[in-house]
Amino acid sequence: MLKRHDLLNEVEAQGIRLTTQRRVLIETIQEATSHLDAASLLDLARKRDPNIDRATVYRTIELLKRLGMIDELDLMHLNGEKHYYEVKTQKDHLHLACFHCGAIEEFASPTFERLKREIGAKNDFDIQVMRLEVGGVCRSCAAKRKKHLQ
Amino acid sequence: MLKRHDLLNEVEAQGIRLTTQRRVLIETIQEATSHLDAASLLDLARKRDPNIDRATVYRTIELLKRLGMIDELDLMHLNGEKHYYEVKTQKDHLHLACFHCGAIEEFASPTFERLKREIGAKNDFDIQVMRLEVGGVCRSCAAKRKKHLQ
DNA sequence: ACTGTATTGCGAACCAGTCGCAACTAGACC
DNA sequence: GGTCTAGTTGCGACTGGTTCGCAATACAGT
Repeated sequence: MLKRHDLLNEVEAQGIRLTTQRRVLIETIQEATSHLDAASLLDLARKRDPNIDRATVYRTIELLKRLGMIDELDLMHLNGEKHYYEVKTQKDHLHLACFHCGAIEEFASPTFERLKREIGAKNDFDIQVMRLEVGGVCRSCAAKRKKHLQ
Repeated sequence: MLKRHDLLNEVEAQGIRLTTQRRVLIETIQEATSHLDAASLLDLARKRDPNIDRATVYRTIELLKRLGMIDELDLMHLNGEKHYYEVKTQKDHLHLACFHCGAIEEFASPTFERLKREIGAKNDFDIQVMRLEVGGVCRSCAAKRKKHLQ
């Protein structure tokens, strides 16, 4: 598992006002075991504090994104146009989305790191976010397909 | 400039019904000099044939995407949640989006190609689409910023 | 505890994209 | 060239995700 940032501490360290809602939302994102969209984040957060509003969810996401603490993903829009969020990890990684079963795999590699350095250097570009998403057919779906064709 | 596919020929070769609307839309995408979203594509296409409908634009985009002839981009959502489209090029390339001036740079590199092969091989994943977007501050905006701080 | 400012909840609004359905048309066959 | 029909289109209504304006509220500094 890739090491994640500790949101609550970092937000506090930035001198940002810590409201109950923000605390709850941040804890929810931090402890999530899968990629959350805004609606699921709202649902989960409401289990801890039922009075959280949709708008606050979006505003908090916006805040954390601006602070560079979470990343926004599309996951190839496998399920509509919504976005998914994850706590930024120490190392960048990419997402593989299977068009058949919807599984998401994560993948970090030195080549990806190297590409990042190269992009920054060659274009003289100050990289803040980097999002690599790959869509296709995963190992097990390819196997199933092959079987069916025989 | 990266070499683009010839959409009209390829669509025809696939035995897909070529309606006036599709022809116009395909020509418009093909000749576009910048990344088009659905609304701009509609506007441009209407200059050639005023009777094209929004729904047809979306349906044609869907078709070309399914055929793997165009790629869908977010361009870091610099201007809202809409999507942008571009004709697939021979070589994959990535997009650098500047959060300050909104400029989009394109970048192709052997390391990117290599990463693609590596992803396919290491995960045993059949790659159909690959989207790498980078957000940050471009060379000239960084220079301007530095100047202001002095 | 008091105060000022940032944040919240609410509901309405927004925007990109989708859908159902009747009318139309490309292109295959004669 | 005319006929036929499956595939495509235009229309308008709708959806789902996200944003906004504003009055009420709550954090953090004194």
